[in-house]
Amino acid sequence: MMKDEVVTTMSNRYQAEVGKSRPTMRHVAALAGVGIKTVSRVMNNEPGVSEATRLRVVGASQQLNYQLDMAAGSLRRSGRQTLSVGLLLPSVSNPFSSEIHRAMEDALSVRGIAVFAASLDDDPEREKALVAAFLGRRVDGLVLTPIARSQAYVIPEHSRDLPTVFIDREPVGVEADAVVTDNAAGAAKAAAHLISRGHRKLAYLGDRTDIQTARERRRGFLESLAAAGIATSAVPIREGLHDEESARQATRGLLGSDDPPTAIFSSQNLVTFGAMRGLKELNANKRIALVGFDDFALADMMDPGITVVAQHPERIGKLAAERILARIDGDQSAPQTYVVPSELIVRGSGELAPPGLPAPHL
Amino acid sequence: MMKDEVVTTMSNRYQAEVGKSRPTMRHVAALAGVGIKTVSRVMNNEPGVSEATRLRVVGASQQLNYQLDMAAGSLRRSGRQTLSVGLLLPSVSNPFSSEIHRAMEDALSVRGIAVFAASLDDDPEREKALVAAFLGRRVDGLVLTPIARSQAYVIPEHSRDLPTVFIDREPVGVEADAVVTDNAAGAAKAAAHLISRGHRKLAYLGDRTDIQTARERRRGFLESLAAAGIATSAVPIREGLHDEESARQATRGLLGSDDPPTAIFSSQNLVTFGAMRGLKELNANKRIALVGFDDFALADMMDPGITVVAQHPERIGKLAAERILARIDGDQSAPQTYVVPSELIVRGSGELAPPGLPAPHL
DNA sequence: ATGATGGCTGACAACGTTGTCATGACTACA
DNA sequence: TGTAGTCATGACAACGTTGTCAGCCATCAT
Repeated sequence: MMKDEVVTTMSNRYQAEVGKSRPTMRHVAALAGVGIKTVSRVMNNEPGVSEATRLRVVGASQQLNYQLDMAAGSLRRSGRQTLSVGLLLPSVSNPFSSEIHRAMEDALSVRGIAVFAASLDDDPEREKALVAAFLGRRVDGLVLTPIARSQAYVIPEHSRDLPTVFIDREPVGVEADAVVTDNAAGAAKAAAHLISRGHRKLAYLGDRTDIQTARERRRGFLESLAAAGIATSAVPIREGLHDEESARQATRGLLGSDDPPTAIFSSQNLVTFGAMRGLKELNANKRIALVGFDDFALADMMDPGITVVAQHPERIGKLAAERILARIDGDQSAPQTYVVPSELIVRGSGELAPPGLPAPHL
Repeated sequence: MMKDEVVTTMSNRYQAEVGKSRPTMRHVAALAGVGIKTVSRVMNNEPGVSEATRLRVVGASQQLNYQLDMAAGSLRRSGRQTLSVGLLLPSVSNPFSSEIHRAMEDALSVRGIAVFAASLDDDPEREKALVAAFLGRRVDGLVLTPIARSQAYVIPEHSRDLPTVFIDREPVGVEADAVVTDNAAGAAKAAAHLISRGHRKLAYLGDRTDIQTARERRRGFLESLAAAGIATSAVPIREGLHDEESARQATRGLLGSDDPPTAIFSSQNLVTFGAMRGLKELNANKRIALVGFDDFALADMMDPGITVVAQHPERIGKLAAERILARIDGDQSAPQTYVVPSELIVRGSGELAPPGLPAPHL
């Protein structure tokens, strides 16, 4: 009958190329002796295909190792989804970032959404270029750690209803969801903790001031001192520290000064590492109190253990993923900033007493 | 004149939708008063467009915030590239993996290639599913950390000339490029180092034996002992350790045994952490020598510093990226395995002498 | 027997882009 | 003045898929 004839002819024409170019629905349809639309229905689990036909199509597709082309599909149902989102991080190899990445992946993969991740390296130019690259790939959503002074450049996309969530830092110049740590409150918590242990001479080691979170942490730190009646004008502030080495030197500088602090607050991971090194080199690690912002692996194995204000990257990532999904699903509510509370983790370094005070008992 | 008329008419038809659906080349063409193919030429920097026209098109595209749709483009020039690769890692939040990820991103981004990264969690089912997801997105290449017993399932794709590179572990059942650490040699180096310090009673703490690298490391370790004339049958081997806690307990078990070792080799990051904890709890960290496989942050800040056999994830990532690029560019040479040498980093814990021997001087 | 119903199925257009090719305008040179 | 050559440009088809719609067949109530 007709059908068989078609199958034979077509299979000759198409099947010859097996193993060479990638098979398309046409190949599968030809091999199964059905129309291409029927293949589409089967591949997308649409109803309205008889079981017998379905089996034939499934068999043919397996035989050819056929794989649906998502790009072609999402082109046709235009305006529809590519099941991918773009994720912009300071660096994919930064532990804090990669925890966020992981949490997002977990939340998104259950919906079959893949993640494009890219590293910014604190370069505002890269920020724009990478966003453009994501847009060119027609991602369904954008999750960004902003660096540039303003994120107004995403406005056209955002107003086109491209779901956008900012993480870690709040955006400037756009109205969009954001998921952030309570930076100021966390830093304030650290300061209050040190003050409660009797410290009056605190120092601040901070990151580059063009980073919003760094400014927030400084603000929280200083406000906490002021609230305790400590003159903030005399507090040594060392900023612009962006790596271990500069933080190490700043720490040594602080301790070598006329009126050295008895406690240090370091506002970021690498800065904390540098401070730890500086203190250890001067044999001051068991004498000068230290509280760092950001938790890190093995902090409890240090001597003493390092007291930190921990962020919760996994919660930030999960929340960001939930927001993106909600927006993708059509949530039109007003943009909102979600704050993930930080947490003080006591391990020893932050409980060292200032000289002249008795050792604390926990 | 004619052209102006066209501009006006078309712009009414298309420009009305600005801010709503995404503009296409047709919109830009209409606004610029040119044909759509001319827009294509301008957007792709193809020659053969007069400067005046080019400027008009560029202006129109900026006004509309037009973004080339890569998916549509790569659909048309079928068989051509999507400028994306899939990267399968144990977990994107694992430091070793994320270093690889970062190195690959750096090498690939200069070519405009974006990276889909996904986490396997040691689940062979996920491995297949994620590869399928990448294929559905028509990635130009695949970089995989295999887990499943066999990777034969990628054969159809690989034989279709889809560039594939395996990292960290060599593939089974496929002929493809691989980039790996010299696991056995590295472990042998660690053992030899401990032996050279006078140790004869060594113990091995290893990961799950279904992981190829774990088996390689054990092999290298044991061969090194045998070469030194140490009876390997009596060496305590604790395997199947996949997290800190199990490694900690195994360490405590070893030290509590009748004939405790004087030195420990831990074959992986988390296992090293567990061993460190176990030793510290028993106050043995300055007595029992320890060499770990895999370097980690702050290893030098431990007491004593932790001697490790460091892998070089950045080199692995870079090399893998280079191989993928070469294959994408048409390299048809026979698949090859590239070995990235590991490196012993001496920090103290591996130089602790066994009891009865004088303290070493470095 | 008749018409209506409903289940399967495939032809066709369209998604946004680019390769191919034809066209028309202009230049250069005989 | 004619002819070949160059250059800029756009019409058109096609990439692989899916939404729409129409057609076919069997079933069922009248």
